[in-house]
Amino acid sequence: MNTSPPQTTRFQLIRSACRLFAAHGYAGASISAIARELGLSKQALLHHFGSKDALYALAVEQTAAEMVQLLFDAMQDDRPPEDQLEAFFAAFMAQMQADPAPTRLLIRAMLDHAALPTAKAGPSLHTLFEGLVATVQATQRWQDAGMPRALVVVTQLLGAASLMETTGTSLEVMFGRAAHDGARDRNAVMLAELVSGTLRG
Amino acid sequence: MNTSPPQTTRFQLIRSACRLFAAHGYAGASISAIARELGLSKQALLHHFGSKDALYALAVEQTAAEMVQLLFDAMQDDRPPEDQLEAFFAAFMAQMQADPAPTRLLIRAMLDHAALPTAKAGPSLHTLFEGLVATVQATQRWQDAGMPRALVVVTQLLGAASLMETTGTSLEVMFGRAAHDGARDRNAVMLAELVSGTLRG
DNA sequence: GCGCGTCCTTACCACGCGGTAGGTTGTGCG
DNA sequence: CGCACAACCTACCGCGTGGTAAGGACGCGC
Repeated sequence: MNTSPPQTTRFQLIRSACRLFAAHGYAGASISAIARELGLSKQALLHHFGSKDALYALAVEQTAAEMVQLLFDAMQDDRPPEDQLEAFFAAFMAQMQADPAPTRLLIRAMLDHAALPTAKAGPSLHTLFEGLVATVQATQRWQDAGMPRALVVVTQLLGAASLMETTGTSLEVMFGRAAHDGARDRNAVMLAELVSGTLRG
Repeated sequence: MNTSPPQTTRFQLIRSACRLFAAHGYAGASISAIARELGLSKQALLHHFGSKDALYALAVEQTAAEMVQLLFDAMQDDRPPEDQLEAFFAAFMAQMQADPAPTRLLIRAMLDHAALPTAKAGPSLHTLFEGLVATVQATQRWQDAGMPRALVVVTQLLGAASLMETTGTSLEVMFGRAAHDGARDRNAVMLAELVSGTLRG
């Protein structure tokens, strides 16, 4: 695996696709707009990826894979699962505050997935949820709770972590920039308390 | 206010618009598809609402107003604010499990709002957040916490409540129908515990 | 030099989009 | 009756979409 990201055109196109799909959704982002961000024509994009759907699937899958990497980084030591989950959510919050686009893209992908009869979920998203649920089930408090309850814990914590960043500027418009920035600052530490509280009782 | 919903064409069009905008997003739902659901032509829809944007704004605003109604119903008695918030979140969960479309529409609206420079947030959404934040600030535990912290509490609780229903069938595909249904069943009671825990300490 | 594949271009196509114009019902009302 | 108006229709327009076809510039191995 190359640690330094390659600055190839293909790589940059995927990055632009992630940004625009996250901002406007699948239907709202056109491939010509994505290519135009790099000064290319849409046919250059089609040359690399073949179709819009293929590019979208690649963007979502790669974004989900980055999240999985966050989880694996947090799990690599032999600390107790509570600590691992706290580390993951801390990293998740930090990455989301630095760039909310990946989270927004995944939320949008799951929203769109609700309407599509053709169910083709990305494997990395599956890995992410599987890993989180398994780690929650390794916790002292939730080890006897069963898989559905662990899944609820995962979705509630992820939802609590992500909503403020997914809502974007809406809250800023409602409450003003000062209050919004203050809330964003406190979001991480308050979520850490919430994670600790639900995992350790 | 008419308690029995009028079955006028205009009313049914807004209902279809809410469903399709929630399922496919603003860009992904066409006005012809919305009108086709009732066997009408898109020009009939344009006759009623003038433009796609106007219909969308109406759909979002009406959906947000329904959420505000849920909040007001929960606040009408003179119970302590903790009980009012617990009642609201219980009603919110029940309404979301009965029909996840309204929540998905509002999440999508806020997501799209993040990309639009033209900031035109619906007044009802503003009322909803304002009311929730004020009620949280009326709580014993959070009355001295300041507005940003109360806003964090509101967004975290809303996010925890909504993610499982916004993700839709994605989780069902990953974990199977049985586990997903089990998780949905336990979602409400576990969220009630989470709400109580964060409000009362 | 030369073939060959990669990358990217311009030109084009069919289609669906949001929106406009004008016409046709039907219904209520003075 | 005759008028007005709401509701809905067909026909059309300009535009942007995703996708195809063909060709040009570049580099690289033989």
